[in-house]
Amino acid sequence: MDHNMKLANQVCFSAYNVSRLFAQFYEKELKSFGLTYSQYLVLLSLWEENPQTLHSIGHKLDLSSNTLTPLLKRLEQSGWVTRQKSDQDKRQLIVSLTQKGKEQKQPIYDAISKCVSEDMNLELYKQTKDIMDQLETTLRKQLNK
Amino acid sequence: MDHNMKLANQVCFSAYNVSRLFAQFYEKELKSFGLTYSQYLVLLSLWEENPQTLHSIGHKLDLSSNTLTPLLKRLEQSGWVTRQKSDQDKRQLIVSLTQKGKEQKQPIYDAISKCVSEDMNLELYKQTKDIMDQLETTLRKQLNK
DNA sequence: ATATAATCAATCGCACACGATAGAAAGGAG
DNA sequence: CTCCTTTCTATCGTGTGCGATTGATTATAT
Repeated sequence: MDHNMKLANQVCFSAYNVSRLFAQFYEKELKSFGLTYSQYLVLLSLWEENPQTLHSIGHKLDLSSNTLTPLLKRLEQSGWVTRQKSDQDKRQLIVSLTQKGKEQKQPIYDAISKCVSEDMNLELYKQTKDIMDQLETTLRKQLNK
Repeated sequence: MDHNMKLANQVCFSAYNVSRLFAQFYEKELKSFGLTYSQYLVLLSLWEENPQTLHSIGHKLDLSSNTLTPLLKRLEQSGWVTRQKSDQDKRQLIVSLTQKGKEQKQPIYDAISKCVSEDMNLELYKQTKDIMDQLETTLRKQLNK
């Protein structure tokens, strides 16, 4: 096998594994709040800016309505957000945090923070973030060709 | 927000993005063979060792029968592998490459290799692999506590 | 003003992931 | 031999991801 391809396969497989492991790690803590990792990502985004349109959230998370619509409906169903069409532009969906969505921010932060900081290798994480951001940029360029 | 937690969130999100981008990148090439990225992983494993039990494949890819059983059935349906119960141990499922599964190895390698090597940053990939392997080890330790 | 294009969310179909459970088969203890 | 445990695959239910399409709404060009 071509040497470069072998390396690419390995890196891709590593990313696949790390991503799944992270999700499992987070969901372990999120379970008690009845949240999945993806739902947590949406809340993270809303805790920074509330309200937001589906489009805006999707832009930040690189997800489209085919994924977000059912996800947001579940978040609405379980009382974290409300969904309503915009008056200015009836195409857009406005997603807002409910009282519960706002109140639970700190408890969730505490829960995640506790288990994350426990034995996190700070230097490793910093390096990982730098390198993965580079890789992400590279991949996006290649996909848009 | 706790500084460590913010970093952990970012790294986790990066991993999530890189993993999805890689899968999209690969599936772009695999589409013409009618394969998904996960199915390609199974074939990669079988091209190194054929035949294998479901258990063995699952051990290497960190997947269980809940994911692999339907996936392997699809691979069987599309003529890549055969599935048969072992005679020695009727609990085990033996997965073997078909003629097609063996023959298509090189064409698939060529297709992937071509698009991977095109503008791959070798040094970046090496660094990424090293750092992600470390992270994978760390995460597995934490999950098994 | 109207036809056309662009922009949204929603829907559909398919294929994972994965926690949980079920059920068959093999191994082991007494 | 017989119970009990372990080891397998299969199944079920839920929740993503994502390519593709639909339909409503808005913007644009003429």
